[in-house]
Amino acid sequence: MTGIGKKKATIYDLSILSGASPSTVSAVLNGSWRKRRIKEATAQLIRQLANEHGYTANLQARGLRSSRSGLVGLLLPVHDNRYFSSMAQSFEAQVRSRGQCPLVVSACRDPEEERQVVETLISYSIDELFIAGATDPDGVHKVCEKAGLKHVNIDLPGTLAPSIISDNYEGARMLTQAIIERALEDGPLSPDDLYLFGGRNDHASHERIRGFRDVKRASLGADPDVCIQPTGYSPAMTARAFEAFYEDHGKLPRAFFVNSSINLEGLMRFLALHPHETFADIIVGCYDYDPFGSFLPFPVFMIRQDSDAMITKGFAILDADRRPPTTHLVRPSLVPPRTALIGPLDALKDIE
Amino acid sequence: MTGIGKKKATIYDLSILSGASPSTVSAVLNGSWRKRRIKEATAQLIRQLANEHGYTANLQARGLRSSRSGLVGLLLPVHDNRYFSSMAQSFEAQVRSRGQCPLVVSACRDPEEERQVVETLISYSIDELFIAGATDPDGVHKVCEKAGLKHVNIDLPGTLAPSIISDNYEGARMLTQAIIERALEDGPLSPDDLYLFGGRNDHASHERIRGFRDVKRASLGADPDVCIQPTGYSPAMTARAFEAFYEDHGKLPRAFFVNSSINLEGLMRFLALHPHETFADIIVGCYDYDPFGSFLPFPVFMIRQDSDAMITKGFAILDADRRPPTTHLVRPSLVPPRTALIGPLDALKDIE
DNA sequence: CTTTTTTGCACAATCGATGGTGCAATGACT
DNA sequence: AGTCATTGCACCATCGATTGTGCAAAAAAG
Repeated sequence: MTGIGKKKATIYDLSILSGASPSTVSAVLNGSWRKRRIKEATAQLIRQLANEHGYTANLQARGLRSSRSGLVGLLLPVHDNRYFSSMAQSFEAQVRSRGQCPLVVSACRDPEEERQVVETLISYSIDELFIAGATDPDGVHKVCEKAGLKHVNIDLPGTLAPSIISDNYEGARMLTQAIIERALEDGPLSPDDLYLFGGRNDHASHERIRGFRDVKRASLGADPDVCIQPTGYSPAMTARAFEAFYEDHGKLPRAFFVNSSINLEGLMRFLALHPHETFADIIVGCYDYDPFGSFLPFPVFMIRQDSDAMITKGFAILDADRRPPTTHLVRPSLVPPRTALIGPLDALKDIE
Repeated sequence: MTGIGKKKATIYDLSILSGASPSTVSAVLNGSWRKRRIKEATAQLIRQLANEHGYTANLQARGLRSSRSGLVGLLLPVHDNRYFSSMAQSFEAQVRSRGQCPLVVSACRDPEEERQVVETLISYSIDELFIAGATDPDGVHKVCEKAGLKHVNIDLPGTLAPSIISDNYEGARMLTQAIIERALEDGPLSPDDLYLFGGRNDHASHERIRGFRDVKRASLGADPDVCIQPTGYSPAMTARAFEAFYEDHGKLPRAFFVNSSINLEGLMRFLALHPHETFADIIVGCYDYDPFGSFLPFPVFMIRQDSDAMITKGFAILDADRRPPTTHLVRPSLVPPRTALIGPLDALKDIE
């Protein structure tokens, strides 16, 4: 009703307008007024004035006073990836439904950047922090602990804080199994025909590689080290690994396990430079789900990690305030080729 | 060095430790100390103490006092999409490099939610806001204006604030042209063979449809209304539209323009339910780039929108403080099938 | 050795909301 | 009428940093 471009109304403004004291106004507007035995009529009046003037609390002031901000942070390695952006989407929804404000930031897999970003978040007095896919979870943990900030690790575990991670071993087993079965349909598969690309020196990669090797050894009888090609988490490095293999062998492996959708992007870069015959018969497994990746012109088995469940569990742990740094496994699911799963987008209303 | 779990140090703590007054400490630590003629030695001492005790400013307090927070907001429709997540990635990088803190939130294309989210951001005294793909940019504008918050529209224009958008008309022309040329390689193309799916009643859709129709009419001589199928921005609705077409015609159109990668997901859902022959010969154009979408088992032309340039321009406009709500067009680029572009991920260091 | 100028800093108000404490007015009860 | 409990609210300190102002002490000028 009022001002255009004017300063925002404060409890002091409403205090003058209503004739009540600022603390009364505050109590009415933050809900603690019953406890303070404010008359219903007074509350009514103040609420009405607040509405008329479009009052909204200054959350910085509230946060300063109460040393809680209503902000919940999610630290991501990167945004630009379906796994993490889907996690961000779930995170936002859950934080909102708890009446808090989500703050999603990425730290580019740089340990120093991670710590610094978290320092910044702490300066805003965030209430809780989800650390997803951190390169150095324990480093971040220390920063949080010093500030007394509750936090959990998601996706990559730390040793010092509770962690919720995908059951990478089981997921990798499922995926490897699926790849092998599918490859056997086309004829016998030698151990040299099945490779793994991507990942690096982190817990998730280790577990996935372990699952891959266990199943491979059990099914194919052998598991040569050369078939494991950890390339880091970069499309460029992954593409180089495919390129190198191709140089050596004149073709790609018949079947392979790709550690993440980021690595799968590396495969795309390789494909862009080579004719279709190069990969007409390959069979791919990717430890991540991407709706378009699932429809590539060769069979792609994918693993869908349940990031929504991870976030839910994360809140449960934070709420329970369990201290021991336990690790919780969340089962992922296998997605056969040519599958379009519904995602968080489907929750949006789009009438038309 | 100090406390584990202790409260964070404040300027008052450092004031006691150093023997200087809080205001001196503040001045030293926020850089305004030269102006205040603080002795170099005093500054040294305070900085050292600050380091030792891991002091970081309480940004809520600072924000409260100075009514600036150092936060810059980006309002997104959704995270879970390469176009927007890539924009988030660029945004983060640019905000960081300006020494501010990015705050990325999504509002699910819900006008009410958009306004509410922005209200919340305003309560945190954010300094600037980028409004990307808002359903109701002018509604958001009013909220911002009332609070005196500087803002720009990205991707979808408003009439009341400066807007930076993709040159949708030109992009659509390029894309349509490319589809037609490619289709003609397989034989003559009738106007009934070229459809457009997706989009709704927004500026971007209008412009894209206009570009599509103009090129189509010029190239194919006609442009029946039935070939335009606005399905909204939802995979499910889009899938239904493909399904409906298929029911009627027993096949998909030979060639079609898909309004966004979200709509392209709808195509994936259709594909999942039908055999390969159904779409063996289709030619697709998608107004968005997705690295996996580019390698689907049929030719997919894509448009890559330059979100990084849009953000850059956005900051330029905010910095220049130009008031007139002008609209700036940013040229997108055409991406031929089977192309793996490098993206923000490639900026990450990943040594190994 | 004064007077003026400069240097170096302390003081105190302020941003907006919160919550403990105290106190007047009202009603209940003896 | 006097005592006591209850109701309804105002007052004030506080969170941590910023900033305008004032004032000694040191340095420069006379």
